[in-house]
Amino acid sequence: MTMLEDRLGATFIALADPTRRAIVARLAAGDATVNELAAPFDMTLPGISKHLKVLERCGLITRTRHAQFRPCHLEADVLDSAIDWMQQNRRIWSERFDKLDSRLRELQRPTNDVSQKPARQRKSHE
Amino acid sequence: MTMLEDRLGATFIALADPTRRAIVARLAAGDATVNELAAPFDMTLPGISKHLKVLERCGLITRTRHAQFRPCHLEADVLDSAIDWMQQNRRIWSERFDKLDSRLRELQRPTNDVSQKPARQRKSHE
DNA sequence: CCCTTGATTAACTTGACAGCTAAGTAACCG
DNA sequence: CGGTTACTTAGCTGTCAAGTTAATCAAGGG
Repeated sequence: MTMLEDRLGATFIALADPTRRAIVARLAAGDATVNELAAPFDMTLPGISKHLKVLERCGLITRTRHAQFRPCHLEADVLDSAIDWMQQNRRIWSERFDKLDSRLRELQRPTNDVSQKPARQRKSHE
Repeated sequence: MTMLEDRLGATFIALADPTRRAIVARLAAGDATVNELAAPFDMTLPGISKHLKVLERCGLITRTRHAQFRPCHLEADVLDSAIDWMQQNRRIWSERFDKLDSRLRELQRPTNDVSQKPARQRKSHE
């Protein structure tokens, strides 16, 4: 349940770990085998293997088979999805400045009628 | 140590949770009080309070005080940092296509010349 | 054929985190 | 004042993730 979260969540979870971010950065420069990816880290191979599994689970990487080697490949689409989510909120946030935040202004008035109304959205233009 | 990770990691951790992403999305549309943020969720107020603390820890939100209210404010800079990291790797990944991946091609040759580095695997048994 | 290399699976420990309830703090209201 | 509103802090629990070692699989090479 908790584990089967949406892909976006899984992507952020994957990127939350510094080791995995380093792996992603490495793979951005080109495909690599597990041993190559493990080289820079002071970590056992199974540890790296687990990290790769996390990256694979959210679709950030794919793995093919070549003899004993399992070269890893970065999939940019998933990265794009995460970027999209952030940029969209970033954009909304920017646009917000155009129409001054009335919700908070109301809070600042002495008349405090600001109870727990749903007020999902602030009614800006009036 | 593990807990005091870098800000980038903390940001991704913060965005990994769906509740916190929803809170961020809500705050992108305008500042809000804790009760307002809590309203859409089937969760107790302390739960929301914890989530806000996580968002605050990585700098994604700031909180001021106004009477009994603690309006939350989204800080876009931190969002930008995370976007930047992703886009940079995304860009490197794109550029990689210009110069065909030679590393993997080498793997695909019959000559097994792949391990340029001695694997630093821990051998438990000599 | 073994044996080495590359990588994974299994089992376990540790520590963080999400959620809860109950109690505490802080400001305002009557 | 006392009570209400808004929120936080303090425990507690269950779950999950990160790391380890030991054992295993799968493919080549002598």
